[in-house]
Amino acid sequence: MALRHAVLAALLDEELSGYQLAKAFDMGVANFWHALPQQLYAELAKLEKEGLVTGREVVQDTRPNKRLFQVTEAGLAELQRFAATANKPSFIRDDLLVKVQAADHVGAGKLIAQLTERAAFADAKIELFGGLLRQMRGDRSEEEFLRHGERIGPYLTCQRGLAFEQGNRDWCRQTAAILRERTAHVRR
Amino acid sequence: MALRHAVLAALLDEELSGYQLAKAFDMGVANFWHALPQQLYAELAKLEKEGLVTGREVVQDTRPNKRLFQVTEAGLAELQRFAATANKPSFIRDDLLVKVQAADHVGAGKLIAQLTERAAFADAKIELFGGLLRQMRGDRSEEEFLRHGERIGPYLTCQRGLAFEQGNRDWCRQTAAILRERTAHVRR
DNA sequence: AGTGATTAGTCATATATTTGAGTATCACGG
DNA sequence: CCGTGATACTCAAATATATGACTAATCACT
Repeated sequence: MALRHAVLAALLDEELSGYQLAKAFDMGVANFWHALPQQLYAELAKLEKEGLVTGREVVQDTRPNKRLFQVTEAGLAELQRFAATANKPSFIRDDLLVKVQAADHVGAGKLIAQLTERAAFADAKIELFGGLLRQMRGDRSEEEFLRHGERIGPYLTCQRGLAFEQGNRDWCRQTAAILRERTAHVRR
Repeated sequence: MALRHAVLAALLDEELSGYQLAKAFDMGVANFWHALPQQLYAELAKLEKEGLVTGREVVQDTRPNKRLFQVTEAGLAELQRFAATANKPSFIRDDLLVKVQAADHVGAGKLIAQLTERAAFADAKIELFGGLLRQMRGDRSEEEFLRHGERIGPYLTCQRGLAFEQGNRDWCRQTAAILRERTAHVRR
């Protein structure tokens, strides 16, 4: 039940609408938490009812109006309380890994294609995250920024996301290569 | 809805009881899928009803009796069908990353402690996975094994688990170090 | 002789998440 | 001037996952 805390954490640095939040959860924030738009709207409504965030209507001429949310003091307090609680072990859920677990029984062709596709996807994320990191640290070096920057939280989690995707890409490529080699060998 | 497929994949190489499966999901298999015992028992019951696995009672003198499950041909077919479907992007859910995202607002002490704890946990998993990999490849070299071994699926996913935990450990250590340095600096 | 851990599960309930279908406005390309 | 896609949401229902409480035997110890 940490979706609420993920939302609070995402709203710490900027005021966002549900829609923007959904976009963020589909990119950067999704590094560490995954959720669909519907969930986010529902969670924001609950958080507002509980006074952990406040929304304000922003009237737009050219676009539908939106509601921007920001974390209240109570919200920050809740996040601080959460930060002090024991954490559950992180977990991954990945279709592709399930398939590779069954690799010896399921035909390598489709698997190789999926591994290749995933590697390409990981590459795209690596570039995206690289860009985000550069943007966050500006003209400072990484070390400089991490030592003296004001908001390093998002930077640190983005670093983890980057490393994760690099690991993903490397493993996908290597695994695909191994499967290719084996099928080539078997065919003869 | 890939829990069923994770269960099938886990049962491919050995006949297991629900209890053993739960253990496996708490260790190796949990690399790529996470589930509680209750879920596994429920899923096994459903899979049996649908004819994707068959269970057989094993009477034990010294322990309570158990039911061992194995994948049927229909189960294997279902897994093969699944292996050919598009995969959803993998996702992580991690309390600790949420907390680090909020690092600039929540007090570093607790965070550093949790990062250190997580790094130690990752270390334990690294050792465990290293041992599992050695066991699986026996006296063969890794390259030899991956080229000519019979069942490499579990080996490949375990490799991914190992790399993930190494990344986890490194990031936790580095992040903890950065937070420590910053608090030391601020205190002055 | 009693306590706690391990094996081997079951049941009920609550919460979280996903699936699917809608609503409405505006911008842009052809 | 029509379709496509983006912005900005909402609602209902189905499914998956998590929480908590149980049973019951055996082992390893103190």
